[in-house]
Amino acid sequence: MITVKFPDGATRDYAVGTTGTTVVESISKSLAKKTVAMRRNGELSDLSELMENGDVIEFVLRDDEAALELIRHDAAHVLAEAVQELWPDTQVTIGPVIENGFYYDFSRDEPFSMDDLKTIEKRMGQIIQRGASFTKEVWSREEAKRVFKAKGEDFKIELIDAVKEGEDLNIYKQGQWFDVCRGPHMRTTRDVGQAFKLTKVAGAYWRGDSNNPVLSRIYGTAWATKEQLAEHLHMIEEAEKRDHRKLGREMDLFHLQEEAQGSVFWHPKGYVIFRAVESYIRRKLDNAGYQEIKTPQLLDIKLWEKSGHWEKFRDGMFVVPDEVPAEDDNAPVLSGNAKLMALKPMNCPAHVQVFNQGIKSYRDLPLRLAEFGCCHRNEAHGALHGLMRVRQLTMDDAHIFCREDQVQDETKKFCDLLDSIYHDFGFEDVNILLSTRPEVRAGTDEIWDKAEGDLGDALEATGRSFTIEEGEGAFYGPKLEFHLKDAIGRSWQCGTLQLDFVLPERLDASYIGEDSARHRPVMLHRAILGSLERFIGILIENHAGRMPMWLAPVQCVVATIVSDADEAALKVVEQLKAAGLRVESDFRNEKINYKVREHSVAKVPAIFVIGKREAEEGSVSVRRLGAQGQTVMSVEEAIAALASEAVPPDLRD
RNA sequence: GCCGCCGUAGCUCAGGGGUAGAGCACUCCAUUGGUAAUGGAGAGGCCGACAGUUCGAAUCUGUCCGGCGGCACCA
Repeated sequence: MITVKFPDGATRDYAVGTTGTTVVESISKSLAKKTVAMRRNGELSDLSELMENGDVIEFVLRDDEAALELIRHDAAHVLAEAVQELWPDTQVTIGPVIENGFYYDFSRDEPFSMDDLKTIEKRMGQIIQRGASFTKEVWSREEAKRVFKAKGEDFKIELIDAVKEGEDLNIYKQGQWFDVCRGPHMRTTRDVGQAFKLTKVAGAYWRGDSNNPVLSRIYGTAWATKEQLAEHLHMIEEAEKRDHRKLGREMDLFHLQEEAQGSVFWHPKGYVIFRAVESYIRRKLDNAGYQEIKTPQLLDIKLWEKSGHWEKFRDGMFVVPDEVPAEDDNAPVLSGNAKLMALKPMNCPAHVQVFNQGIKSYRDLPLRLAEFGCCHRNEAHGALHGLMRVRQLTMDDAHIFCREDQVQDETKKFCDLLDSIYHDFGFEDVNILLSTRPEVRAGTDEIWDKAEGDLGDALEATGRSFTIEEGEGAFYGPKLEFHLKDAIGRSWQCGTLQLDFVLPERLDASYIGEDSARHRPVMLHRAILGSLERFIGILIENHAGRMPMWLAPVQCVVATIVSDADEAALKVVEQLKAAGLRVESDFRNEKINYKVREHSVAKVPAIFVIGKREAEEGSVSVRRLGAQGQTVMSVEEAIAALASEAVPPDLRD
């Protein structure tokens, strides 16, 4: 006899050899019907597992949140079976669950087409209908390798070799088809249900390494119900509507073109946003004790060699020979002997140069040097993406030179500043990651121990929670990453704080301490918005183009109904301008419906409509973006309301 | 950089071996209309670039360039 416990504390006795299935069936038929897996001593597990004495079990129903992962995992298996049924010469590799779905990587000569996806979906539907049971077997490594070798599954052999010693090698069968898998799975393929869809095909490297062969990856999404699937697909559509590249074109904010691949042409309206963001950050930094500087674009590569960037990031730097190219067609355009300069990919070495001028005292620390540094990075072609990934970017960058015992205080000050800034932009949900030493790095292990410890301690002292990301730090030091959630739940990494003991050493930065000896300062690299280009992209998507008043490129349009109102309207325009608002007028000979639609589509937050009536009584009819109707009020009242709304958040009372 | 898909008017897209179409936008004319599209006319394209096949290529093939979706990268 064995005893099984339930979460509510109840216990039941069963014969040895009892499985989860037997247990749930002994409780209630209807419960058994809905149960697809179990949580056994806290861990998700197959319902068919044998129970052991003292096990605490909790049943996982198909509608439970926890079942989603299983649905997606099983869907990945069904996908693989479907593909191998349709194209038996295809090799299978891995098929994990990801956010909102799953994928499976296949090795195949012919890549999959979008039409193939339809065919595969259909076959998946049939496999699910068949409802084969998932059954687990434990094989020896030799046996598994022999079987997969015979099937020509070379990638699986590598995976089998990667399973840790001492760990069971599980084979999950679903009918005739089987795969090496850690599990767990639901009862049968039928439990996957029909709320799934294959979404895209893409290339992906085997084991994520670009030296390895490229596999064909099929992405899919799967949900418990058709409603959830529909909701998810709707969400994707919403995200597409917010695409900043599309909105940027429609709203005439910026453009990109071949001749300056990856660099932004800001149009007047877009640059209004850029300047509003930059001025705001400048005020915040001024108030937080930073001093703004401006450093050169082109610096001799000798400096980059010294700093270590040359060695690590040479392939991402734009290098410029300091030489006039020859015009003679027969001569080489460049001699190859010129001194080499590089466009700065980041500001830190230049900031150290500023720090190094003159002699710094401990009394000068912490010294906070800020720069809206324009940096160039030769990003891979495939990486470029609208404003999100560009080759010329402007960072709200700053470097804090301080003593080691000031790190904690500076970290706290930084976190507070960051919170207030994100709050002002309307981002309240911030997730913090601490990234530790990467494989390729500068500095000794001792220095890294210290840096990681200091940064972790400092963050802990602020009382914020964070998660650790092993191996994701910068080459010169550990870093904090600040990820913020946007209006539709997507996460963006923006802020960063990096602790650096290495660069001050390499570039020989020092200050005179109280003991009148020379000391190395610690350097904190930090940014809050990251690249302004990217941050503006995020703002556009977060607001779906409907920028808050203080950031809206055009804050108000004054539109007339009849030309008799032009004179009064012109006065209102002048008054709005005098109040510091960005205003446009629309006195065209068009119907008011037409004008309202046009400016609404252009996402102008306020339209002041003036007809005969308003002109006579000195009022305006105010129509706000997104509102159904409009409000008539006095010109003064309307302007005051708009002006107060247009005050940047840091300047409000 | 790698894999796949795509490239026709400013934008969104249709078409397709015999030299090009729609809607919106644009220009002009009429309309002075009360809150998300007034009517009419006009103009606008080396069908991404180069090469090949062909009597003939925007259409088929190849190469390149660019865009998109992923992957890799992200100081």
